[in-house]
Amino acid sequence: MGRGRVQMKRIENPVQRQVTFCKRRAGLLKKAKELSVLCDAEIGVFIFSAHGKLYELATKGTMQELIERYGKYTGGPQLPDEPMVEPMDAKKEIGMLKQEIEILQKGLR
Amino acid sequence: MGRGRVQMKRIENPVQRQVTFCKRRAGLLKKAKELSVLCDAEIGVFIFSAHGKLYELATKGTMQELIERYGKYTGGPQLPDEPMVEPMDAKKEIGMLKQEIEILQKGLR
DNA sequence: GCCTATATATAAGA
DNA sequence: TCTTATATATAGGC
Repeated sequence: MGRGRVQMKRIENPVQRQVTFCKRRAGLLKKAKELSVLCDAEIGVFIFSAHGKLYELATKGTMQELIERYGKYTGGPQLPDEPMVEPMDAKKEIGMLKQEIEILQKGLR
Repeated sequence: MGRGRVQMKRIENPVQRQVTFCKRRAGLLKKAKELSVLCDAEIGVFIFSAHGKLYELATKGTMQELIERYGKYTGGPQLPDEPMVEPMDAKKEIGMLKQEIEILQKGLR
């Protein structure tokens, strides 16, 4: 968008990169908020700039809460210092999942 | 954008809401990737649809790693340099395998 | 999902 | 930063 096209690769000019970073970061967060409101979704976004600064957005509650929900969804606590349970069962589950993947892949052929 | 303007509030029509959700979700993730590449940033995004389904993007490494970095940044040395152990990796792998299975299942339809 | 017509985002420039 | 010309995103309609 704008006066010229843009190559999808790291912008080398530091000044231009910083300007673009600010603009697009604002745009991204705005879009995230919009999606959240329009479609009743919960969204978490965090951005680490190249220099390590953090920018974040949680459309509902706090980022911590969203991260916890994320952890529950994917299958394990992340930030909490919760000790994990039963490594054995985990390995067993991995084996079964891999098997299922193989079956599915065969189905695709 | 588009043929008409849009009110910044929850879209009531379920069908339209679903369509918009798909379109804008894709747009948001694309923008996140672009920002990441252009400005050399690390970005994590996760979206829970109203129905609880998770969509995510981690522009570098895994979401887990980004979340860990997030935790270190915000919570300080919460779980200091706790070397991540077996069980966590297992959980991570399970999450990834499940994701792959979903993708394969979609391919079968 | 694939098409336009429009609304937005944003690259250059000052 | 603010402005302006263009590139993109996407609402509404098949």
